[in-house]
Amino acid sequence: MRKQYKPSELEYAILQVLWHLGSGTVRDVHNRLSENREIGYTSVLKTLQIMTEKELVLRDERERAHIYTPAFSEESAQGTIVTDLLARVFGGSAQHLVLRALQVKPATPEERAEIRRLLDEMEED
Amino acid sequence: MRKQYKPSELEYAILQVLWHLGSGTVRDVHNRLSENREIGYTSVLKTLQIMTEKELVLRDERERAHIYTPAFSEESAQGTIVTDLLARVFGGSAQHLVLRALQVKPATPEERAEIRRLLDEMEED
DNA sequence: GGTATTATACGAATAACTTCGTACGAAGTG
DNA sequence: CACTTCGTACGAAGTTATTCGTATAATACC
Repeated sequence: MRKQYKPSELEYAILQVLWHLGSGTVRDVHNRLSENREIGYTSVLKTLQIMTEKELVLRDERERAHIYTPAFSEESAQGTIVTDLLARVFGGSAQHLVLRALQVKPATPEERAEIRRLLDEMEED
Repeated sequence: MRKQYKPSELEYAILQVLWHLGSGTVRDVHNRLSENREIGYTSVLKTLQIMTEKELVLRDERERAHIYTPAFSEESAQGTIVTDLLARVFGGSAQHLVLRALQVKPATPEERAEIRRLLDEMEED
């Protein structure tokens, strides 16, 4: 994640659409967001303009309808968020976060197996 | 966590102090917060007043220095935050959150063993 | 008792986020 | 070509979070 900017909720929702699409226009993003919530076209436009200033997204202005692309990957954004959460809420302990996560949303047997596999990999290092 | 209120960052930091102390006055909280950051006494006071309105804390006014107590446990607050994070950022998948957490902050061997124990318990149900 | 200290209350300033109306130009369509 | 549609730009308003100054009352102390 570039810079120290932390996306707001709306900004993150917009980024999620762009990560899903790869890139897209204001209309693309607005169509997607409108499925789940009430939001005006110009609200999305304005927010994407601000996100461009903040360099959360890159803007290709060659066509009339500008094309927006995320400036970083979803993985890195998740990493930043989790890092912040660990520090602010869980005293830096990944274990506590993991415990809480599995508590509020129990993983399926398959997911548990996958987590075990991940732990096994970590043992090797 | 009562109501739908989501504590802001400062509110959460204040709650953490109160969870640690059990309960405390504005001065107690301010002393604690001042160790780590620059913040005025009346800023803490004002925020605690607002938190009282939101019912994030309870206020005992019997003494001149009011005594504030968290309205809910740290565990439930963590649960709320993680639930929100799962929905907003990880598509509801605890596995993905766990994976990301262990990625940004690798657990120690002891912590990994603890996580395995937790997974084992879940297998039994 | 008079002064210094310690409280709360409250208003106001600032900043970030979100929202949308309006203006206005470009492109498509009959 | 006139008209509708679609695009960006931008200003402004409403909300929330954060900050702190000032007023004022209670308490402590010399």
